[in-house]
Amino acid sequence: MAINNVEALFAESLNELELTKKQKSVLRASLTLFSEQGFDRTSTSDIARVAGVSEGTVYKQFKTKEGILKALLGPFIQQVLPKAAGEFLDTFANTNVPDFETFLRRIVADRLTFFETNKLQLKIFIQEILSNSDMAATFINKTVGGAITRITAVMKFYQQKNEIVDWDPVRIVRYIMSTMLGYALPNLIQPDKKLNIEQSTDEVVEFIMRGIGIKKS
Amino acid sequence: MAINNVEALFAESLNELELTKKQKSVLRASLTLFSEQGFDRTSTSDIARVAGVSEGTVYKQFKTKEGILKALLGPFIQQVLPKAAGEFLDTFANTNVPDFETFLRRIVADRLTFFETNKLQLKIFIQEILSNSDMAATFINKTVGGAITRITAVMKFYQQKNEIVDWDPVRIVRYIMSTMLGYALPNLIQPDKKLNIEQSTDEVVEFIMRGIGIKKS
Amino acid sequence: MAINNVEALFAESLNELELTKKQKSVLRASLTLFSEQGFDRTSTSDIARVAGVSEGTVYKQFKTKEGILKALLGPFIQQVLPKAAGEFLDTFANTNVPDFETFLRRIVADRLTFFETNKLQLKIFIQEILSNSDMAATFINKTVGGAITRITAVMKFYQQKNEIVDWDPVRIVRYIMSTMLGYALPNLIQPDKKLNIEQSTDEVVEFIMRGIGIKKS
Amino acid sequence: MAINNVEALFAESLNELELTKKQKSVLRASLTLFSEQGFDRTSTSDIARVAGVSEGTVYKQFKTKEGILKALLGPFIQQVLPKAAGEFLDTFANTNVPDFETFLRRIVADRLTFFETNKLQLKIFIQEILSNSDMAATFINKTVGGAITRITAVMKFYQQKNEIVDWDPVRIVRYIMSTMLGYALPNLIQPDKKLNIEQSTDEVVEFIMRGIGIKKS
DNA sequence: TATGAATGAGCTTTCATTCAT
DNA sequence: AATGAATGAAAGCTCATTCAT
Repeated sequence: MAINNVEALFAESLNELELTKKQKSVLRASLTLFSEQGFDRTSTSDIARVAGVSEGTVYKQFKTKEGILKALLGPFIQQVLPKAAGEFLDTFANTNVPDFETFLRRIVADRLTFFETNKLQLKIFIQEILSNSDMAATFINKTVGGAITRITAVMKFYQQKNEIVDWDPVRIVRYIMSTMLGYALPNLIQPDKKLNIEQSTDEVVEFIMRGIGIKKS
Repeated sequence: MAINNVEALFAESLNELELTKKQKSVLRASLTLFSEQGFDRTSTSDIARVAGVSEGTVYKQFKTKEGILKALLGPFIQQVLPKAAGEFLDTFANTNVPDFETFLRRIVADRLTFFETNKLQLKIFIQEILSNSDMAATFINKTVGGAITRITAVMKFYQQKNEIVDWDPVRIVRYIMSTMLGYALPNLIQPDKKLNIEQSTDEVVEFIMRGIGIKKS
Repeated sequence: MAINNVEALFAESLNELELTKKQKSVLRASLTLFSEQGFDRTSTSDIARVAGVSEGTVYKQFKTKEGILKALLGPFIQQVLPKAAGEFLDTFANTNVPDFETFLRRIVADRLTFFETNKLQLKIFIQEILSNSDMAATFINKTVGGAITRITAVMKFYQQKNEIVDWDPVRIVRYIMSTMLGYALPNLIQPDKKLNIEQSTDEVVEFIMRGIGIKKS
Repeated sequence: MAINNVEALFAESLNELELTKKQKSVLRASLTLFSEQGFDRTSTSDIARVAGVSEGTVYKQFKTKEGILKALLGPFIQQVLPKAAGEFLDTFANTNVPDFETFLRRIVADRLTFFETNKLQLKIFIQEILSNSDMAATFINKTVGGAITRITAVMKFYQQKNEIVDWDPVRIVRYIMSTMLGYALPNLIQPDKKLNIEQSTDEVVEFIMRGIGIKKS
């Protein structure tokens, strides 16, 4: 069975590991293979072959196959939502408050870029969440929970300014996320296609603004 | 309506295989285990144990482990999109043409119900699509393609009636699907939660109608 | 008398596991190989080859390699001291009390027979005790402790009858055991040699009686 | 006396190898680990870690893992019996002939001291003898054989003086050794306990003298 | 001389699949 | 039809040993 808690993933980061060339090659090969075939269908001998190293080298740094997964997903998970929530909110707190559409455009562009950059890790992460209920639960508790409260504050801010509809902020966030997902998901399944971030951002923002925006007379 | 036939069709296709009690038990156990742990992390001895049969019995009807997967997903895939498009078009051909919101409400309720009814199969299906590029390709070619053309026709119909915005029908379908996905996905990850279909349908329709509807003066 | 039941009990406890022919063959092969080469130097493929079965069969009943060890040593350990202490004491409690030499002769003959019968298990057990401090501790706590108190009572009985010297019973038991060990150990190292139990018993008793007996005038 | 030279000789033979600090550290770590866990359960990386050196250094002096074992046991084996027999005989040749009890007391004290000093090596040696039939054979041929003939001469000397019973000298040696073993063995299994050599010697001699001595009227 | 990354053979273990009963 | 013992290929992993730095 794979990683049991997201907590472990947060602990490690790749930079601290001081990897050799060959060990980085192991990670690169694993990223490709895990995302293409899934964690369980990738054998460590597959990884060694693709990475051009011996099987022993695969286990030198990453004590177990799961250790490779942690090394790949750890840094990724740290970026999934915190950026979306924390950093943006900090940014807004210190700058002139723009209108909601500007806010939305920034956050959508940022997250779509993140998706595109971390397509492979995301695919592995989703696979893992779907077959490891502990991971899902921990992820939701530790990551989503905190983000929601902060995002909620932002939504309420714009709701009070009468820029967006007075729905439950969670509902609004759901629409933003799922609309972005509508552009991101197909690219996960067919990874050779590349996401046109600018156009996608424009389209997402246009649709979301119609869906939740309030026209000022 | 399609909704009521889903379960029936699934049962039928299993009956066509002339399954004994024990073999049905194998399928039931596999459905649960595959969706909870994933196909690869479920062993045939797990299945046998949960199903309360011997390992030999598992192989009597379903020659391989993959055979069980096919028996589970086959009937499911045939229901994913075709019915949604096909049957609705048949419905429209035989009834008075309703407005877009009515159409939307029907299709959303139908698909959300389908999601809820086939949650487990859907989860397995997604897992499979993410780690089996062949399956993804096959699914897209055989299922999505045909549905798109038929749905496109419907969208154009309402666009010509000036009820919805003049965007690429594919884009509109993407929003409808992804908005529904926003309600369905959390239930996949936390399968104990139950989807409130009525409320979800209302919310989806409300949001989509704001996003793509055109208000008549 | 206990002696005759040892082999029987061993067979019984194996039967309780409901072992098939091949699984018994695995145990037989493991007993030989472990005692000849040691547990660590015996590979499970060795066992499979010698037992004439597949490697899978080795693991069907005994989930791990250590499981085989437990199956071999479990019944053995239960016989090491308890019988020597418990049953003999019960016997004495219910029969006419013989003199110490008769008592000694019985116990020596019994234990030497036990050694000879369980030579291989004993060798494995000693190997294990020497490289597994947990096992040593457990063995001493669970087995030796209880036996000592009961044997002590017997010694004191004969000391009060002035048949043996008034040393600490533990010291006396130590001499009895180590003298027997002097006959048993060489046979462990060279297992092809067979212990002449009658002669050995006579010699042990003769020496011990000189060493701790009290001549009555 | 032989006793005091044991440690010195061991140190000498290591110095002959011109060992550096780190290499001595390797031997020290190996001695501890081999005796605690057994040779097979000790990995060379364990040794390197405990010794505080790199794995490469472990192999600089001792070409193989077995080479470390030889370096540890070689000097030990040369001391096991030869000195006991040889040096004592030399001693007897040059001094007034003492009585048997004096002889016995010296030899017992000497060997118990040797046991205590070389507890760890002895434990490793026994482990090795039990899982390596070649080693047992070699040891018996090269070491025990020679010693027996010399010791036999001594026993016969005292038998002719009518100090000890007229048993086969091998039998007498067996009792002496096994009685000492009765004190030494428990300390092997629980290495934290320390053998009280003086008291043990007194007890051993007292028991042996009763067992094989002849009271002069 | 010392290091530790790298190796690869071989180990323990799992599991889909078969087949005699 | 049903069983479950048996199989053996392949998986994850360990570790003694080598060698470039």
